[in-house]
Amino acid sequence: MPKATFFNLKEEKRQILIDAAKQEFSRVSLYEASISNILKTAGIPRGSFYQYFDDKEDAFFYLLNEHAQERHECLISNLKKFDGNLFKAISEIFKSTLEHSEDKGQRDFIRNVLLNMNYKIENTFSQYLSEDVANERYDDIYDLVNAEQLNVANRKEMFHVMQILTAVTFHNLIHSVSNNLSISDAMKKYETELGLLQSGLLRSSS
Amino acid sequence: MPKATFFNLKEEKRQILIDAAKQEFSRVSLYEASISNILKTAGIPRGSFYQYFDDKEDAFFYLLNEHAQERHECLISNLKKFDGNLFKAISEIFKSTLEHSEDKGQRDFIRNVLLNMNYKIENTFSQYLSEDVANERYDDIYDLVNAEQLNVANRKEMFHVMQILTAVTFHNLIHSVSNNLSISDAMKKYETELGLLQSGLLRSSS
DNA sequence: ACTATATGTGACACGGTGTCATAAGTCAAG
DNA sequence: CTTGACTTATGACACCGTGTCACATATAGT
Repeated sequence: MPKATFFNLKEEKRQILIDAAKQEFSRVSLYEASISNILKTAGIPRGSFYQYFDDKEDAFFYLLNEHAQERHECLISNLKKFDGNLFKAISEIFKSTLEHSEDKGQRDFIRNVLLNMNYKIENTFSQYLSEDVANERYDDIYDLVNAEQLNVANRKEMFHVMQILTAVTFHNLIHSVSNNLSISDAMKKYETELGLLQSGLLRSSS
Repeated sequence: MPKATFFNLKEEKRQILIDAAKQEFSRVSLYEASISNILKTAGIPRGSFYQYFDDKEDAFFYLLNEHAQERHECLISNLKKFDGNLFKAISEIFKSTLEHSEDKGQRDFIRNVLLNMNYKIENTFSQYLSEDVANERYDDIYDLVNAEQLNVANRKEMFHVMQILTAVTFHNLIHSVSNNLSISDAMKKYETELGLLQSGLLRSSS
């Protein structure tokens, strides 16, 4: 988490910093990014950066978290829109992420995040899927999902469904970006796999 | 790929280098690893390292590839052992990976690989799952899998099944390691999810 | 012994990180 | 107003890792 000093900053200056950081993390991955570049772009002295953040990870995860929150709200609203149909809601998120990653500005940041996704980054995105039953954000989702249509008996099994969907969705996002698939090719692949997930990988014994 | 010079090295010296590199990559992730430490451990001068490798990534992916090959052979032999039952074969791989990551020596290397898994690392593991139909290694697997029991009509659909299984398997491996699950808890979670995958996430309309 | 080619070596320039002593600003109490 | 306590700003600096390069050494073929 950024330090208090960062949040005490004047709106304008904070935005300059955020923009500079985002620009650097759009250029290269977290690991290749250099604080020096952020300083140069933002026009602040070295020491100041360390007043606001612990290190570049701190700045990166601050930005990422903002994104993740947007995604989470998007999922909630999609669930409402599609009457709790989890597959439709998640497929819509998938699509909008790909479209987002066509926007100039957002594009390269999201690309870099996806191409360097690891468990820590993924957790930032999907913290609300915690197994921890006390987790509020998970409750939000659980309550909205129409569990009737799912092959689950209780909240615990629902957790596994979310895990599977998360895994397959991220896997497809990353695959799409790393192979430069067109949005329509990416959607075709993803929806094929969602279809398989729904009906099951085993042939129904006939 | 390591340079020719590396492969021309005397067996003994090459092994020293490999051990030193593995030690460093067991200590920390690829990005935190330092060539300097490898040099110190192996007792070779700086210039030599660059005779053998382009950079630390080169060394890392050389080691990783060795592992991936073992895994691949393991999958092949499991498929034979279980008469083409893909789920049993893959579940066995999952288990043996977790057990491997209990071995002193192997353990920390695998842990670091899993915790810092990204698409490039994952591709090293699963290159044999290429969509490219000309890919020999994929053929090996396709031929061995008993496709009768799967909900697929052709090789292309089989590709999607493999993609899903890869995504869920890696996701579980990473989850297990990052949450320090015991092997039996990890297996329980993984097998629950495999079960869901097999029967499908949608409730069968009754 | 001579030459060509491959390999070994470590000093060096470069660039990035995080820190620290010091300067500058803010604000409330006297 | 000014004094003092606290917060924020600054940039020089020590430290460390990287990749290179000119030079040294080994190896093998003629």
